Amino acid sequence: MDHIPIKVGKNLKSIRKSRDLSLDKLAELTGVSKAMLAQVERGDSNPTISLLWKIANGLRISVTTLIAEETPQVTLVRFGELEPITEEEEGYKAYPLFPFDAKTHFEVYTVTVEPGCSHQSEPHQEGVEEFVIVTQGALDLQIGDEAYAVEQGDAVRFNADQGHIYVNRSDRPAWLQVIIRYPF
Amino acid sequence: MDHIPIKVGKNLKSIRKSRDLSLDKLAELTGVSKAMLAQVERGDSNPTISLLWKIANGLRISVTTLIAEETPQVTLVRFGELEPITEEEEGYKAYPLFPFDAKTHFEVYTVTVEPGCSHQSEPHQEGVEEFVIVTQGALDLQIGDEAYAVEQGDAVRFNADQGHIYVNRSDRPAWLQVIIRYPF
DNA sequence: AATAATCGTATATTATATTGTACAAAATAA
DNA sequence: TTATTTTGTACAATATAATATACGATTATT
Repeated sequence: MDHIPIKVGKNLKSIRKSRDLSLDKLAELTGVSKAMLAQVERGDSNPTISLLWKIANGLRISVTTLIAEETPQVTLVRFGELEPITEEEEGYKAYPLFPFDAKTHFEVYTVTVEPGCSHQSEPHQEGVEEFVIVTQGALDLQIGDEAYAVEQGDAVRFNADQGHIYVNRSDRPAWLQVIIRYPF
Repeated sequence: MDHIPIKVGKNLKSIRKSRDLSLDKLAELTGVSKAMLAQVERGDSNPTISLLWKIANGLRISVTTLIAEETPQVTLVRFGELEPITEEEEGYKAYPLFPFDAKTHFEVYTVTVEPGCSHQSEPHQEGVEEFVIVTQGALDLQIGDEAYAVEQGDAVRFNADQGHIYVNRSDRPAWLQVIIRYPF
């Protein structure tokens, strides 16, 4: 048996054990037969890509997690020590939590948008993506010609090579977590 | 036929064409039969993980590249539609906002930790980093032998190849944004 | 302690992945 | 133009993936 079905088996067993799931339970979650799951875990069978997909979906993980091979400081950021980036619009502030770095190729901000404030972002270079999570309040997000009402707890991912505008039409401040990912 | 073998077929054909390779040549490079390669490209067959591995190796690409899905221009995620991942600890829930993808190499969760709850995460593979932002409440984060008090608005970045424990000792729920970044 | 439920594994059966080969159409060489 | 080579597809044979079911061992319940 090739090495990769063995690796898949180890990864799967490890995940299953960490979640304290029986093969029966996993069969329920994934729609794959218990006997097949056992074979896969033991590296006795070479699963098809659809089967791995079913397993990954049932476990709410990605297929990549199942095929991943092994390859091991702590940074604590205090909000009170962050110096916000402000713009001409008084009601928009961006607190840089994690700066861009060559390894991750993304940066993370906490952003606040006061009631009535509207903030326009210029298009980034092609390939840049933004992930916006509204952790408090609500936001209207205009991306190109479309407008999206983003409620508390909701999240949006979009290509940031389009102009986009953050608008807070509510009467409470909006708090966002923003991840900006740059292409390699 | 499931959608993923169809996706694999499209990706493979696209790569092969971009390199101006015939099926015969690809069969030579990969050690997979020409007939099978044709079936895979047409989405007529559901390849095993070993077969994908052989194809990827022959082409000097990763398996992930073969299974990658295109991302839409804008993805809006509604919190109310998310199915949380729960574990044996009753008070810990992880809502998957953005799943892992071959391009970004990270996944994003909203996590809730109820008062008094303690959640242990097994060490990830080496090279995996976690970014944890506390957007509501407070958290004690134990990483290896160290403990960190993380207040609202604070954030932590750490290598997730160490065991780590989320503990909510306060009397309010803690809400976190968690980014898990996997090495390329 | 006895009984029931659960667990992972073994086995036989069915479904399908994978190969080798043949073929017709298209492309290339003479 | 004709002959040859290359290409992707069709098909049958072989190998193996995936399932349903049964089983013995272990755990949980009565």
